[in-house]
Amino acid sequence: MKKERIRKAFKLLFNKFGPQFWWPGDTPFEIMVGAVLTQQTAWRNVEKAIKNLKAKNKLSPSEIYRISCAELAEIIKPAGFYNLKACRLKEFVKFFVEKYGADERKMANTETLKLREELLSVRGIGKETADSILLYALNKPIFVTDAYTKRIYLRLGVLSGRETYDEIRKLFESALSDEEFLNYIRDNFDFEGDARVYVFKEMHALIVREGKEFCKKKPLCAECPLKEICKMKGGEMQ
DNA sequence: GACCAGGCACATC
DNA sequence: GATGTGCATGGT
Repeated sequence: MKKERIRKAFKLLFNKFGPQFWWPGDTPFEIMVGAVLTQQTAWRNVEKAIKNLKAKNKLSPSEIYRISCAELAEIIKPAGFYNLKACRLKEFVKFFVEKYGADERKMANTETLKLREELLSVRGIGKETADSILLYALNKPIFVTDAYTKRIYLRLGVLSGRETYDEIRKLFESALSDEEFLNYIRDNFDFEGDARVYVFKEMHALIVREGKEFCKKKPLCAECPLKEICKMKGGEMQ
């Protein structure tokens, strides 16, 4: 029942907003950098930081590995928390360079949950950042959960508020891995590769999009594409 | 000027 | 386990 609502939400959101083509970024490495920089930060500020990195030819594993936290902090200043994030970024790049030779293909060949544990052991890489890297930079079938996911699905009666991050992640992964649903996706959507990866990417992006523009007010506004789900048993509008 | 944004680590109870 | 706090810029 919960899972059916999650699948229904995907269809409603996709119909409303269309494909989001996430993650913005030219290369897997840029996506990884963006994942760290966007922690608790609006994307437009991250864009400025990435633009600065590009302008100074510092957007590469070898450059970030080499320069100091202080120098890096100056460049990424617009992203906020810059002293913290400069060190976090260097910690991640150190891991990426020393463990995988800065080769994302080698990284992607590692078993997904093993790689997830490795990422989580890096200081400054938490669950959402690790999962963003896995899904969007490495095309691994991991669903990214965030504050919007909790906020929205709490109101829709899908979540109780007591679930842990990983419980929510697994619930969405399971709901969106339904074979009948994936066949529907394969038949009606234009994409390449693993259908789960495609759906996980779009679903998270749609949740963020929807969270930004709708359902911030109480009660749910009339244009909310999810109000139909809300009326199902358990939602706040029932 | 307050409030928030695509978190995370750490302290404290 | 739950809850509180620091980290900081830039847009509404």
